Amino acid sequence: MATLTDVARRAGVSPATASRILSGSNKPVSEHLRTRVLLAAEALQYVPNVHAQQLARAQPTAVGVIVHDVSDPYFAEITRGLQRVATDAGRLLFICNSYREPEREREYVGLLHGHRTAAIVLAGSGHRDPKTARAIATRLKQYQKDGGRVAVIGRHLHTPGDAVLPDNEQGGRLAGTELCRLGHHRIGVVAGPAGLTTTADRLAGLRQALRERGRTLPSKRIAYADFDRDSGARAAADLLDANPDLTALAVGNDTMAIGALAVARERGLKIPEDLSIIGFDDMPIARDLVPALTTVRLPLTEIGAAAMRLALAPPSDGPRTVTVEATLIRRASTAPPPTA
Amino acid sequence: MATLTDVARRAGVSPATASRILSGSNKPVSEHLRTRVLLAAEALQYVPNVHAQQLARAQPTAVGVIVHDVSDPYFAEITRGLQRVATDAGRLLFICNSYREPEREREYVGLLHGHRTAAIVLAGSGHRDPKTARAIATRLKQYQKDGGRVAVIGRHLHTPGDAVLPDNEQGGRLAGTELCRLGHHRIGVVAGPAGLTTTADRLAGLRQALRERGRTLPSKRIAYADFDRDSGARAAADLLDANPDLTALAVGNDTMAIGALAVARERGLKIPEDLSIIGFDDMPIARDLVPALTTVRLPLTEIGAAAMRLALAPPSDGPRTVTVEATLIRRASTAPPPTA
DNA sequence: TACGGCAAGGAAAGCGGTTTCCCGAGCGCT
DNA sequence: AGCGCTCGGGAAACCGCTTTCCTTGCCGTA
Repeated sequence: MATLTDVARRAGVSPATASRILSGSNKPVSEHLRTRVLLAAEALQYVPNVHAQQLARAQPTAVGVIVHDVSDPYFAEITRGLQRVATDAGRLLFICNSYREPEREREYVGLLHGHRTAAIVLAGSGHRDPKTARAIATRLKQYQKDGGRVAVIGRHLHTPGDAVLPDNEQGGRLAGTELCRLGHHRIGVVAGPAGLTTTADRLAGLRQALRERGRTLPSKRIAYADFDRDSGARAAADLLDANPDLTALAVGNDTMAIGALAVARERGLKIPEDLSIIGFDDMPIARDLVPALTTVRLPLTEIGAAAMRLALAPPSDGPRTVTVEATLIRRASTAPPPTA
Repeated sequence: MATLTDVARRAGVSPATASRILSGSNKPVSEHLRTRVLLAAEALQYVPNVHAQQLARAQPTAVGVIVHDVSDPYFAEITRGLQRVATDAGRLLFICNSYREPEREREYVGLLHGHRTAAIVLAGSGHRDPKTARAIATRLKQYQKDGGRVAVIGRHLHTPGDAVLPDNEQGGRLAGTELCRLGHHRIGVVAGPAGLTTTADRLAGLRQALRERGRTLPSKRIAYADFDRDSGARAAADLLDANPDLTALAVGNDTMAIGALAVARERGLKIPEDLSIIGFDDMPIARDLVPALTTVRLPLTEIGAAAMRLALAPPSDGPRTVTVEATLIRRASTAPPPTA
C-alpha cells in the first residue's frame, strides 16, 4: 500500500508538506509543490489510512447508530433520517443491528466507543428490566465521560444524553379514542414485547383512553408479541380464540397488524365489517394493505433526523428532549362494530 | 481517555505486558500480573483505541457492504444474510447506502479502502453505462491490489472479484413461461431502471420465454421505472392507458408490483380475473398482499450469506462464481386471461 | 548594508497500540 | 560448579499520519 511517505518521496517533498496538501491544512503551500504532490498521489493510487489519520487527529468524525434491525421498516425509516443528517454534516455513519439482544447492544456501545465515534444514537425502545437498562446506561455514561455524545430515540431508563421521544402514550390514546368513537366496547390488544418501554407506553395510553370512556381492558384481552409479523398473527389468533366477541383489535405496530389481517382473512372475518384493526407507526406499506390500514403515524424519518441533529449539536448543560407527536391516520380497516 | 499506558502504569507493568494480556497474545503471562492488569483496566474503564490497534496490527478485521438502500426490503434481506455470516466470523460489518448514485458508490469504495476493511461486498445490480461501471471497477481493482477482497452480488461489468449471481434471466423466463402457460398473449412489462444489468437480464429472460411461445413483446408494452412503489404505479398506469387490452403484467420487482396492484384497485380491475400480475424477488410482504402476489423468488438472505462467505474466504486464483436459482412462487395474483 | 519580519517548507514529536528483540532469572544437566 | 536452556517480562521500534516548532531564504525598511 502506498503511504503518505511514498507520495512525499516521489514528489520530492517532506511528508509534512504532502499531508498539508492532501488533507487540506490551512497552512499555505506553493502551487508548484501542490501539483507535484497531487500528481504523485494520483500516480501511486494513494488512499490515506483512516486509522492513522484518526489517531493523529484530535476530534473524531464518524458517528454510530444502534438499531434493533435495519430490515425492520420502522428502523429503516429512522435510519434514513439519521443518514441524511449525518451525510449532510460530512460524517460517516456506522449502522449496528442489535437484533434486540441487550448483550449485543452493550457490545456495540463498546465497539463504537473503541472506534472513538463522535456520537452514538440509540434507536428503539429501551429495556424495562432495570438490570439490563442500567448496564447499558453505565457503558454510555463512560462513553460520555470520554467525550462522546449520546442521543436516544424513545424512552430509556437511567440513560444519559439527549432524547427524541415519540409520544407513544398519546399515540395509544389516539388509537383507543378512535375505537371508542366508532362505538367499540370489546377491544383486544396485540401488544409489543412485554419488556420494552414503547410497549408499556402505548398500552398505557390506550388503557387510559378506554377507561375514560368507560371501557375495561381485562388482561385476557391483551396478548404480547414480538413486534414481528408471525408472532403478531399468533397473538391475534389466540386473542380471537379466547375472546370470540371482540369487535376491534388495537395492534402494537403495523408489522404485527399485517399478521392480524392475515389471521382475519383466514378465518373469513371481514375487515372492517366484522372486526376493526388499527395499527401503529404508519409504515409505508400500510396504505397498500387490503384493506388499507388505519394506524397511528409516527414521523419516523423526522425522528431520526432530529436525533442526529441532537447528537451532532454541541453538548448542552442539561439533557435536551424533543417530543414528537403521533397522529391518527384513518384508512379502511376500521369502522363501527357490527350491529349484532 | 484512559490509555494502555495508563493501565500498565497503574498495574506496575510495561505497556507490552498489558497489551499481551488485554488483547490475548499467545505469549504466556503469569497469572499474577494478569489479574493486576485486568483489575487496573477495569478500574480505569479502559477501552482500547481501535484505530491504534488497527494501525499497529497487520490484518484488518472489519468488512464493508455497499447497498443501494437498506430500507429497501430487497437489500434488507441480503444485508441480513451478510450480517449473519460476518458476525459469526467475528467481523464488524460497515453498511453503506449508495442510494443508487454511482458517485456515492465510488466514494464509499474509497472510504472502505481507507478504513482498510478486509473485504467489500457490492450488493445490487451493476451499471450498464460502461463509463460508470469502469470507474467503479478501477477503484475496486486498486483496492484488491492493496489486499482487499471483493465480492459482488449480481452481474457487474468489468468488475473484479468473486460474484454471486442470482439467475435473473432464468427468473424472467420463469415469469414469462408461467404467463404463457396460463394462456396470456398480450403481456405488459413494468421493467426496472433501464441502466441496470438486473433489469436487462430479467427482461431478456422474459422476452425469450415469450418468443419461444410465439408471443411478441413490442416496446409499447414495456415501461421502465425505478424499482420503487410509486414509479411502478405510474408505469403500470401508463401501460394500461396505452394498451387497454393487456391481460397480464410482468413486473420487475415486488415493490413496483405493489404499485401496480394499487393502480389496478383504483381502476376497479379485478386481480387476477381481469388482469394477472406477477412480481419478482418474493419479498416477505408478498404473501400478505391481497391478492397474495405470484412472484419469482430469489433466496435473498442466502445470497447475502454466500457473498459474505466468498468475501471472507481466502483469495483463489481465478474469480469464483456462485449462481443462485430463481423459483416460481404461485399465489393468487395470476390466473388465465378473461375469456372475453 | 544590515536588520527585523514573514512566509514556506522540513524535522521531529507524538497519537495509542503491537511486536520484535533482548535480558535476566531459574532450571536441569554434565 | 559451570553450562546452556527455557521462560516471563521490558525496551524500543514501528504502524501512517498530523502538527508543532524550527529553519531558511527573502522581502522591505532604516
